[in-house]
Amino acid sequence: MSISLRKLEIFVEVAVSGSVTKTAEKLRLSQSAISMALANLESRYDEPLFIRQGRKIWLNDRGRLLLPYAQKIIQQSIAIDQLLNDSASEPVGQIKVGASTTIANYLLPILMAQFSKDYPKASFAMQVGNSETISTLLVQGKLDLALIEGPCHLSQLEQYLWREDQLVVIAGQGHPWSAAKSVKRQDLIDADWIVREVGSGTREVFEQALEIKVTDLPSVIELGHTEAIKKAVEAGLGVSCLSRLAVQRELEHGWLVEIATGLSLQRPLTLLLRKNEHRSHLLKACLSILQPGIKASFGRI
Amino acid sequence: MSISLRKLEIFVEVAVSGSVTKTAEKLRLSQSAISMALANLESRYDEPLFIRQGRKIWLNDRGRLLLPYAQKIIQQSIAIDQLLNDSASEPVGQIKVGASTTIANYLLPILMAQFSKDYPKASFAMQVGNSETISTLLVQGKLDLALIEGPCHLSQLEQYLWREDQLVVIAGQGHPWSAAKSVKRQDLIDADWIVREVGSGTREVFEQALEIKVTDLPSVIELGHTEAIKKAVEAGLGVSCLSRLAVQRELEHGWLVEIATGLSLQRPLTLLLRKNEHRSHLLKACLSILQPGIKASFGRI
DNA sequence: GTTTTATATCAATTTATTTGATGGTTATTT
DNA sequence: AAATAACCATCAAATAAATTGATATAAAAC
Repeated sequence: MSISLRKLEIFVEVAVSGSVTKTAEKLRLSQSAISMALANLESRYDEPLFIRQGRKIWLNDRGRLLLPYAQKIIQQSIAIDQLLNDSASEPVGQIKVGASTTIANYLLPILMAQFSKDYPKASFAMQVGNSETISTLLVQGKLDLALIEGPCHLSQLEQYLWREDQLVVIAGQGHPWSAAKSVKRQDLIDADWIVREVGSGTREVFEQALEIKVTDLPSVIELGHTEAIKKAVEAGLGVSCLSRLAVQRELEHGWLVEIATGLSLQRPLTLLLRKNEHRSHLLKACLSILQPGIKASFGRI
Repeated sequence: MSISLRKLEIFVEVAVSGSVTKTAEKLRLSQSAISMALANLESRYDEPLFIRQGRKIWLNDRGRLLLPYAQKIIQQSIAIDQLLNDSASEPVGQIKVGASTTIANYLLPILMAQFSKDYPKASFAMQVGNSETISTLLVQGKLDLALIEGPCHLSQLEQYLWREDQLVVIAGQGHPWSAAKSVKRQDLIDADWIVREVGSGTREVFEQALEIKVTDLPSVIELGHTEAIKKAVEAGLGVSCLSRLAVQRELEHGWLVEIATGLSLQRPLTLLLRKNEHRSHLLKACLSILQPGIKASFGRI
């Protein structure tokens, strides 16, 4: 048997009060329980911690040495107790959220701010990656929650339609299309395209809608970052197809122009959770912040 | 029942290893003991700390929150364990020594230095006061050890003859007595005396030897501090009677002169301990440093 | 000298911890 | 696809620890 918090608590109380009987009353134990706890503590470490003179009791040098350490550890155990109690009924701690790039860049910042504001003891830890990486991490338990572009069909995960994302074809201010009412499919195919690299969710939706592989387009520049693509399109190097979320500001300011195409460029943003798992208060709080957009199309939250 | 170190230890080990079985092996417990300890911890605080997916187990957000606190408290409990073990077999900590002025000023500094050197984890806390104050504090348990000038007869204390102190009559370099071979009693009585205040041990011995009350001497100046008396005697303001310990250096340098009187100016320096009390390693170490001077005249150490 | 107050100790009891056996679930192998 | 192995949860039983109530003992107060 090792040292226990209970016995340290008893030790501290006797040391401070200088009385076995008072300690018994305070800790709601019998006097003999206190006496035996001290005897046990002392016998375990070979030598006494107290000096007993008749009906008085006080610390000896070893007891004096121990007291501050014992007090500290008791305080910390109280803190732990409180922490566990609090976190069972209040969102405390850090939630690990995985998100794909567009969501992480254009949707989560404002939600994270809201979360921190509503729950000051809570925070997000965001991990960015593509849909597959993120959903795998969620399955492995390295994330608590994931938000990805497009659907996911891992059997271990529950998926919910979080929001609808719309892709838009964009051109620079001076581009010929910027005045056009609508652009035909062949014109789209013949255009100078600036696109994201293979594996990007955005690229896949674009290929589906246009019913053509990007590799089959006559004129293509590939860029790894959305912001770089926007700058390139603004500079008149070509046209592109990006999430509306990514180009909202540029469209509002007129730096980029939305091109009507008649194509169906919708995709779901999916919220993922592990199946059959208990939801902590922290997770529930996080979901409540995301809530406005969550629809039960794929499942119930 | 409250949280226990054992269960926190189990929690930490499972959290770190990610395995109930491995924890059971490491802590030499059965697998079910671990499983039940976790279940107990979780049920006490209403909500889980772990996520269980089939045969895997890992922390949820609450568990992640708890882990660092639990680790810290476990570390500290190990430190306490070590402290208690160490202090049972090795001098660790602070010993409270009470001493009267002369001893505190002229004998203890060098012994304290020796003590700190021999036992790096140990130290003295010195409290200075007159013999009565010091012996009372020792009885009350506010000191571990006392060194006083003269004997003590409190029944609760054991006393040992620590050293012999000799008082010497001193005069300044130019004083008429400084050349004399010996001074007679009447000359002593008629001299200009500089003495310590009432209650000083030094003064009492002086009165006994001379068989006269200081108040009956014709010319007396009272000074509260030994060092002040030495300066006054050096300056030729009168003669005094002080512990040889206090004037050793001045006599060696010839700044003060020892006057032969034929009086018996001896007194014991007494070491006091509480009776029938367990002696810790620290106290024994302290006694061993003081040892060279301790004689068993009054009792055995 | 008697009473009161306080601590230690003992055996008995209550409460916690631990085990061994068992069953269920998931991953791996055949 | 079935068999096997690895892992965790749960139950009842056993062990170990904490706690009590009674009693002894000693010092302080009266």
